[in-house]
Amino acid sequence: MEKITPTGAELEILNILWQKEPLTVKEIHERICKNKDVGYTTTLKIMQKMTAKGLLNRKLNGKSHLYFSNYNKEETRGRLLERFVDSAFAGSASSLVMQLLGNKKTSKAELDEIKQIISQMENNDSKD
Amino acid sequence: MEKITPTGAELEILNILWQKEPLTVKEIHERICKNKDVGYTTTLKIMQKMTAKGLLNRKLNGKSHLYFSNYNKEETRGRLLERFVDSAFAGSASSLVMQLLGNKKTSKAELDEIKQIISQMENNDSKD
DNA sequence: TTGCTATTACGACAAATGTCGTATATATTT
DNA sequence: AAATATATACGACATTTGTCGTAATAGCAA
Repeated sequence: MEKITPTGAELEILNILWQKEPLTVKEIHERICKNKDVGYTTTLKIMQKMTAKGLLNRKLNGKSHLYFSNYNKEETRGRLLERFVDSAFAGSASSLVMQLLGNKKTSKAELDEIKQIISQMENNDSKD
Repeated sequence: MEKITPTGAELEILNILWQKEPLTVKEIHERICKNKDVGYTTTLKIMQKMTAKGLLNRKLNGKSHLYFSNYNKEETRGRLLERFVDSAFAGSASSLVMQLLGNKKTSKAELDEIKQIISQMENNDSKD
């Protein structure tokens, strides 16, 4: 089967597309430029490679292309998370959550939201 | 400041050391070999590079070296997690937890443990 | 028609990563 | 002493990643 493990730069593009699709290279590049200084052809090239790998699809639209992500957010994030838990947390998802809850960098708002998610799961227990 | 963002192969070694320190290259290599087929000099080389980068320390012990991790588990994992949340989850820690709880690959035991951690936090609320 | 602009295509390159072979040094055994 | 075993040191190499320059193409403007 496949890898579907996008790199950092690829993820940056995917996160933009998952928010609003489809977009042109130009539109994505403009978004990326707000955060860092990088050339247009760099963004273009990465997107071309992503298309070649099957991470993106594209459709001709006038003189430019419209790009779509080929895998959905949940599926992709799920794979990445699995891999990350294995490599950084020796496979322990609970360690990861503990780290997250104890992490100074995680905002109080995020913490509250996380707690709320868990509370909701507590009630609605349909897992076996 | 520094990076302290170990790669996959480096993390594999760190996870072993965080469990029991110090260890020789040989001991670490034996542990790694249980999972994958890799040459001794590969492990050695990675550990040498890690020492050069400051990820590990070492001490001569007879004819071999004893290696120690230079950064503790929590600090290192915290940094990695932060970076991962940003790149893979667009900065949303709560999205990550949701993904984790909904992930088929997360075992029931892990889920229960996570819920328990959260419950304990609920009571013992000393944050702000 | 000629030239400017917007886009894509393509090749090149440096740095990082993981891989290993071979050389070297030191100690142990015969 | 010579051979063997155990470690480290070091250089080389393929692959991946991110970066960009330059060329080609096509449409619009002068």
